[in-house]
Amino acid sequence: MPKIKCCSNKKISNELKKTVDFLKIISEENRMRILCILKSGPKCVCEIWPNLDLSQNLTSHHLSVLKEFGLVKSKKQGLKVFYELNDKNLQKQLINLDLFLK
Amino acid sequence: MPKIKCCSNKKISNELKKTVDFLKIISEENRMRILCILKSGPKCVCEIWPNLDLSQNLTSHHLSVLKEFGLVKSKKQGLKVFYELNDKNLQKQLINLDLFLK
DNA sequence: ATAGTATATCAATAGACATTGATATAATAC
DNA sequence: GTATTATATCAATGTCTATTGATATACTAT
Repeated sequence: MPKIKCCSNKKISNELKKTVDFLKIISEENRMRILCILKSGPKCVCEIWPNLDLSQNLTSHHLSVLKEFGLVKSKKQGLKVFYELNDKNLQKQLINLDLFLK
Repeated sequence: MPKIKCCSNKKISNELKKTVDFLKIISEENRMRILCILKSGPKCVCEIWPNLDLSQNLTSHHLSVLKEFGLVKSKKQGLKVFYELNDKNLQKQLINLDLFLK
């Protein structure tokens, strides 16, 4: 009988699902670019979307997806909203990924 | 004017696209499980698909997706087809991912 | 208050791709 | 040859989600 952890062990299987959720979020070109852009520090939306070949509203949408998963944080300053990496969580997700594939 | 490498530098931008292609492939729960299953060594399809909650033909399809991207290799032995990790390429892809996000 | 700017939300559409069921191919055994 | 097993392919469907255009909200300045 098969005893493959990522399939039979419920805890590990759930961790795999969470890792897949993370991957789904970063496996989108524009979101990946956003994360790269934010590596150089916090940026407001108006600094982000002209770098992408993307409309303002779609950029905002992708940012909200990233934020909902906890990969970025945001701060409002006057009219502008500054987004920055939640690097702690990002690195944690990458480590979890490595646990499955390395 | 913005000088963000992953957006403005063509070579880096293309590498990002390839990394995203890789992520799209592993951001599917069953494919991720297949990769994990194969970590313990080569397996024929008939050993793989009963571990997944998946039909034979769909498992075969996901394996072909993984193979097309070079994440697994296959060898035919009689009736059976044995799949194994192409670990060299898999680790390379993970390193490329780290270059963008670490 | 009005105007202008920055960001977010919403409804509708489109596109990508996982899934299904049926069937095909290929190898083995009889 | 026929039957059986293992795997792959194909067409059709469904599902998820990126994208679009329009509009709303929220803040600032005049």
